[in-house]
Amino acid sequence: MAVPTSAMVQSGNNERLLTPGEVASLFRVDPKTVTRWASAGRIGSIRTPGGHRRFRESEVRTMLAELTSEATVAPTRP
Amino acid sequence: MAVPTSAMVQSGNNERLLTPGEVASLFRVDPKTVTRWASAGRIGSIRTPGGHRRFRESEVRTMLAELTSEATVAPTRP
DNA sequence: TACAATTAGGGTAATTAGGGCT
DNA sequence: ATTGTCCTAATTACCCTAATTG
Repeated sequence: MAVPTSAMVQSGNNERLLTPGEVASLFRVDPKTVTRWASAGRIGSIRTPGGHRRFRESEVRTMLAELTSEATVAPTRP
Repeated sequence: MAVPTSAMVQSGNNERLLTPGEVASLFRVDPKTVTRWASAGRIGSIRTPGGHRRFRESEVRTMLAELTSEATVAPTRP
């Protein structure tokens, strides 16, 4: 492999990124809530040169998986 | 070393160039947005004789790294 | 030369950021 | 305390045609 192909650009170091709206849809919350999570450091974010946020899909998926495992147990209500 | 290989051509000035579409997929934006960044001087660009833009991969990756992880580690809550 | 895919332009919608407020 | 909504300004996305690329 002498010269890297353009397809390798994708696999270089980056993962798939999600927009605030996409993350919001996955969590069923308002996009602004996702913004607050990012500001609070609850979720990692990448900023475009224009200041818009992008989120790592792998991290989002992990958080979603953890959510389901936590919310499965309904608290007993006296 | 008589004849330069293709790989050496790449490392001659050693800058791999990316197309607008490749940069766009790295940032998860529209290719036209990358064009606007170039027009605004937010990202360096080179022009082909035909007027198409090319971007330095090292610069793009640096931008991605710097704009990454604006979030510090989530504070441990007691 | 011809071809499919991408890009450069310009214009017009749709998201997003940020603050404040309920 | 967290989330949702209203507002404005800025950024980004999608529409088109013509030109460049490989």
